[in-house]
Amino acid sequence: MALSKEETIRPDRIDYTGDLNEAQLEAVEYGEGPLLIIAGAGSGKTRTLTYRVARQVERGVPPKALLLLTFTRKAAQEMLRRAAELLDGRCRQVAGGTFHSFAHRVLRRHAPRFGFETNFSILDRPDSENLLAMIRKEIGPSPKSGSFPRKQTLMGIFSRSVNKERSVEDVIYDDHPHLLPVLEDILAVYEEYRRRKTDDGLLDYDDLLVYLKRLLKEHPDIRERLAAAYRIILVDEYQDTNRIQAEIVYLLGSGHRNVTVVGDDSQSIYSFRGANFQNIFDFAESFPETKIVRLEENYRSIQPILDLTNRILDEADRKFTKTLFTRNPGNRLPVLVTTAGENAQSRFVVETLLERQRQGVCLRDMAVLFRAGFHSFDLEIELSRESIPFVKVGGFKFMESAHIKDLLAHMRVIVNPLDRISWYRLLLLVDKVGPKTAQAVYSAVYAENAGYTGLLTAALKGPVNSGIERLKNLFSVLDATPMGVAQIGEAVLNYYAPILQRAYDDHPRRLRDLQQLLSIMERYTDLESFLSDMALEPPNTSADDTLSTSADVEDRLVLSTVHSAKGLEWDTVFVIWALDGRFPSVHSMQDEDQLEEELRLMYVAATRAKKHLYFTCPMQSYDRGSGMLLTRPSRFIDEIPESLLARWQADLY
DNA sequence: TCACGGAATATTTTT
DNA sequence: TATTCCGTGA
Repeated sequence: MALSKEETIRPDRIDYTGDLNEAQLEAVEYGEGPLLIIAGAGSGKTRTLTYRVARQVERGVPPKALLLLTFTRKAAQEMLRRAAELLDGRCRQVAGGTFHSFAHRVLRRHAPRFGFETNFSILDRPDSENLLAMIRKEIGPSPKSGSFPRKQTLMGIFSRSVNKERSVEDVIYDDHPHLLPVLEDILAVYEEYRRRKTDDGLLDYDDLLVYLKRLLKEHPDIRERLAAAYRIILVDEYQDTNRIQAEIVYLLGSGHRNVTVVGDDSQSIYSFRGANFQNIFDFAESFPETKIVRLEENYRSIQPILDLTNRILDEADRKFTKTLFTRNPGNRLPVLVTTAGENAQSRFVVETLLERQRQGVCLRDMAVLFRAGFHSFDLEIELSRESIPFVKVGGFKFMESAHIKDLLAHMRVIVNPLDRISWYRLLLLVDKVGPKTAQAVYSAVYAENAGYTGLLTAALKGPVNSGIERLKNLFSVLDATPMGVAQIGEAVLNYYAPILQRAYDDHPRRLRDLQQLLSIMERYTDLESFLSDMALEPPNTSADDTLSTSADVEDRLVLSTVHSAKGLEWDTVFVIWALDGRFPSVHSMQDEDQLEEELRLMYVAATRAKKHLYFTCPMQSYDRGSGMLLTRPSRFIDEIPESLLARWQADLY
């Protein structure tokens, strides 16, 4: 029901009883006080939350007094868009966003209260990892200590330690016992990482949450001001929040107690990065007067699919308190298809989806889901061979591609000249400059204590380097002329273009990306807010992406990891590699809790399907990592009787 | 010190 | 697929 601006419904015209079922209506109409909505898959969760926002505004709550927090940007935008559609322009004033963007807004205003300048930079994940790599190289592991974790592993450990509020030692002890021999070195790297972030005015994603929590805890005046500004708080995907986020919600809401949280414990699939579905139950303890509403009617799938997914959950150790049902007609059983090998699996998927297409189903109404990104490689080849257009979601990140980060690094040092990560990045681009030289230049610039223009006056030893001269020239131009954001970007791009050309053979495509970035800059008057947005609310389209979507191929098959598929639905869903050892992955088999999460992941995958659901399982696959021969379908579905799950053998391929 | 090439290796993902 | 790591030669 998409409405244009002109015909937006006025609040008094919303047909609450007609649009909502009984449970949804109860959640929407519930008045003051804490509310917990347990919303099963496909039960109209977003709809309920949206109507609740509209209802509050209709009752006279000023839209600005509503704060809508979500885990992802996608969810926040979607919710606000739908609320605005339902109600009128007023809903656009509802404050909303991710926890991180909300934290950022608050922290910018109060930076001195936690010992930072207001010009702090935000590190995204690759930035943080680069900082760690630097430190590792500098103070690095003593040579005798053997294998030292890579930067991604390190970051994972530190991030989990923060998000789970556990010590680094504990995390290593539990999750990476093989790293205990180098524990001392890891702790030293962590120490230095933290020190350098404060020294250089850098906040990583986790810091945003940590400092916000601390601010709310230690500065009652700020807490009270925020609690007064936001009289009603709503949180989506609550099962994906971590402890810190839950505490933030509590600190903001414990005064007025008008807090609504929505979640589904059986769809909690992010514990590996600190999410804690226990938050859902703790919520009702933090707010003992909590009203609980369960949404159990499913509007997505046919009953045989729900019978199967309910059955999958039955195998969980932790019992869930709700059972989904539907009134959708249909009696087609889901199928488990075993194939000879990986390519037979790919061919089965291709054949079957072509047949579905002949039956009138669009490609975009079908999806192939898998446990890990690389599981679809063979299928991707097969799809290309058959000229079937597809899009793989997740994976690629525009903002994190090297050329974008290169350009932004030059702009970041203007705002925060201490930003060591960006300095190193831009210096390493210069010919003949390696880590040692970069370090020397940074120190020299730092010693000048004159902002980024320190580069112009710093005494650099060694022979005159023409690359460094060009860089100096860029900075002196930037310094001499006052410029808008886009102008600065243009000047930097002029400087950077030759470097780009030399470094990448696909530079034309990358140049187009950069030009698109320039056009985004046009919208900004303030360099600092541009850079923050790029870290926290980045556009995720590359130039090529927009080209191909606007062109002829709109109807494309979706390939996705199960994680990125959450919240989405398709007519026909293939879950490939439903093989014990792949899904659940061998990495999870040692640990009860991890195995349980894999099961929920399988549940999420299966509940994406509306009508047709296929699991495929190539028999006899060799797992290189563990040296195991995998020969049995996923334990989550292998025991399910044929009355719920049909079995086919695709040996004709 | 730096650049480059080839090999190895891989959960999952958002901010 | 894409990134990262390591070793070698300049």
